[in-house]
Amino acid sequence: MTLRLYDTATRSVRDFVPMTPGQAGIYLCGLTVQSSPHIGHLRSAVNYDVLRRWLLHTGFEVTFVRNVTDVDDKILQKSQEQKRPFWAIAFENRLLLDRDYRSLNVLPPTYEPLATGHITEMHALIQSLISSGNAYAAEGGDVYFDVSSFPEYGALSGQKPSDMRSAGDAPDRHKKDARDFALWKGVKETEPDDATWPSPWGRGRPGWHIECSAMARRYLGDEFDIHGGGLDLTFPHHENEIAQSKAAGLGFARYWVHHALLNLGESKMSKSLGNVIDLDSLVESGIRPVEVRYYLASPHYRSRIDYSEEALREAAVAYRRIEGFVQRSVEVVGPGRPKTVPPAFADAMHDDLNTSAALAVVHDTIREGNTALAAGDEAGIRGALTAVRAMLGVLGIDPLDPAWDNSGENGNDLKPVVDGLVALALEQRAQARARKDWAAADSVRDQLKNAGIQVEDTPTGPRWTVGEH
RNA sequence: GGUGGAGUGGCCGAGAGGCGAGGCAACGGCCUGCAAAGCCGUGUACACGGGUUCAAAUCCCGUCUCCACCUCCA
Repeated sequence: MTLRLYDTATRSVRDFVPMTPGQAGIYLCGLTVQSSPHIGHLRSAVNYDVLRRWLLHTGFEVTFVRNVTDVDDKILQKSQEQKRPFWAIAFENRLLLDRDYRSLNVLPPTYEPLATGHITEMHALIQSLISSGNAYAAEGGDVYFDVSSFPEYGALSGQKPSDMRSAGDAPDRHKKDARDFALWKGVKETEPDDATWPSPWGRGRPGWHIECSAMARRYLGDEFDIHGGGLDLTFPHHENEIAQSKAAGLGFARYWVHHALLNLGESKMSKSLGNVIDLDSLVESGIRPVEVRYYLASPHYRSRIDYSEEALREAAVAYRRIEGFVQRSVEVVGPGRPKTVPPAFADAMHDDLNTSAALAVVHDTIREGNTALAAGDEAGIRGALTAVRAMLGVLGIDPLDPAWDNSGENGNDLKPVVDGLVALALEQRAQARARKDWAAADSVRDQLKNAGIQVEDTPTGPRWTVGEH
């Protein structure tokens, strides 16, 4: 069985057949770093990270390119408001984005190209589009793509140019047609000079769409396997990318993967609407990043998530069940070496990355593992544990992954101290229990609980954990 | 107006013609000094109205509600 992916361009689930066997090239539209990321953006990262990990797990070599748009209208606007260079704002937000990616155990991309670093490549592409008659330089230093020159325009999104609403805000431009889009934007008097680059058409800066065509080509070649991005980018961004690249004679993307958005309240989480929740605020409310990742990865990537705190808390509880099994098993048989994933899990993942069904397999396996645990069946425990860890690894939520290890964050590691203190308390409780002084025993347990330590009795003696409840 | 998509039990969330995914919550049981954790059991859910079929949450027709895109947006 092979991976099947829903391809927006054909509106169907298709077998994933890579251009080169065993290799996959993926281009993902990353962020415009105009402000810090919210969990909707992070969902995107997590979804494609799961795709990537699944490809890796099934033996692919993956080249994963995720761009950063580091110059655009909004960044320039902030630059003026804050009286700081645009790149200061872009870089600051890139660092925040990077930190959140790391917190959520999103693998770093193979390459992370910046728009401002690829002006030359964009110029080459624009030049060739002008030569082929698909683009034209207009008054004011702008260069536009001539939509009428590309008959397939609208194919990806199912739009007909004739049925589209006319673009509202472009009377100031010198386009031939309202649907034409900018490849290059000539500098305006109101814009800072340090956000412009020289070009054959005068100083200016790139239009939004051209960067992705230029950078995908640079790092993945004229044709590549998968292009991903949010549903909201289908039109016009991806449509325009296709027009530019194909008109220039490039094969471009063979599969178009779009993930659904995360809504808060009645509409999608969005910087412009201001209905935004970020990772920091969730962590402050007591949800760990790994639990956020579980929450973001459990629904299918093409299903909308209606954010709710209740659902998030539920996800956290569900994850703790998983984590509890892993911890208890490791205490008995050690961490093991995760290798293969159960067939049912593979089937689910191959079926357009059905993470929900895949997670059902995780939970089923955990139930078997817990039964083995209760029976002291070490072979059974080991089998379940390695299978569970292999599956969690694909989803990027293995509790034993060092990525989740944040013990070093607070400087001193107090673990040995806590170990000693808890051992002392548990010894007192054990003595109380031995003389059947249940009140005293329970008092010790209650006090530990108030201090954030949960005590559980097991056939092999008490075990304790910190911080969970 | 155009284009795509969604409405599933108390909640989250898969599935897409026929054996009730999975999780959370609830209830009962086992285990436990009591808990916790775990295990076993308990649910007759698929927006509404028609239709097709031996059989429909799943197909068809109609209706309602919601979301996204057509403007910067993951």
